[in-house]
Amino acid sequence: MPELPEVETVRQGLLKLVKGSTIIGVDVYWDRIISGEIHSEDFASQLIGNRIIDINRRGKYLLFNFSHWSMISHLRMEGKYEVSETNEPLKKHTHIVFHLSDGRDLRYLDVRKFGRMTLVPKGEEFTVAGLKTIGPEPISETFDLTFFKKILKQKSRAIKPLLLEQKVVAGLGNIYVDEALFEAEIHPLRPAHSLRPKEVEQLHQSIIDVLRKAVLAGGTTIRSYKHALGKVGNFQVELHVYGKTNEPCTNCGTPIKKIKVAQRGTHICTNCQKLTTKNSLPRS
DNA sequence: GGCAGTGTTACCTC
DNA sequence: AGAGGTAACACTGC
Repeated sequence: MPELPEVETVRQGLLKLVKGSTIIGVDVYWDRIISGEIHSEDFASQLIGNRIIDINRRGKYLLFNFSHWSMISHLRMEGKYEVSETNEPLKKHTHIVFHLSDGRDLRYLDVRKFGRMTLVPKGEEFTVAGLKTIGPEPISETFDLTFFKKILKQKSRAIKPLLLEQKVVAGLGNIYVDEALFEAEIHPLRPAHSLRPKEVEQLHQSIIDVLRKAVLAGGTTIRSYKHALGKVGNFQVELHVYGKTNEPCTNCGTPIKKIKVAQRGTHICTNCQKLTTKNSLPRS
């Protein structure tokens, strides 16, 4: 569930449900979800008595602002939160349960157990690996075009894996990077420094547009899960290439092709997104 | 049975 | 040191 728009949708949903609630107990069923220095028993005992003051987001990371601690939470591939009455039986794949003082639970579920939570003292959020080197927020004015141009100019790496690194810009994953590259008509294997200034500008704008629209739509629902928080997105109806293998390109009608780029399934229109054209050869 | 999958990072090698 | 590629994490669904 987890690129920027989905995480933002979860954040907004969670905030409505649990802002101001106090944690009275924590059950950890799969300890490896908890990373960092503060672990299982400490993780639970330190959180008891903490109020959920606010929930923020940076890229694909959720930042829980508790009374005395911050918790960094990354959903990775399939992490989900849900809020249930404490007496409701636990669903399969429930790994962490935060008991709230009002008789409800905040529960974390994760089929693949890839997600991670890290408890850090307030103010130390950005010492967590992943947040230390994270790039600018694409849907705010911190995503500066001049900076974007400068970084791309000095990277020979293919543009898609570069954008997936989270360092040039935060929040893009496999779905939205394919969509943004399609919208900008750029082949995912183009070396970053081979992009013309016009193309970089277009890509910058496409990243912003795609993510903003997806946030407004509440994210993308790929596989239908029983309603866990945030799984109500509708952006899938606006996708152009992701998951559209063999369907006609909405721009030119050419069937969308699926290729492999940096081990990730990658969807392109071979007509609209050329790898080598006269316009895209590296400058001499 | 086999493989792909909304993500990150540890562990190589150059 | 920095860059880039690959495997690993763990499980489900097609």
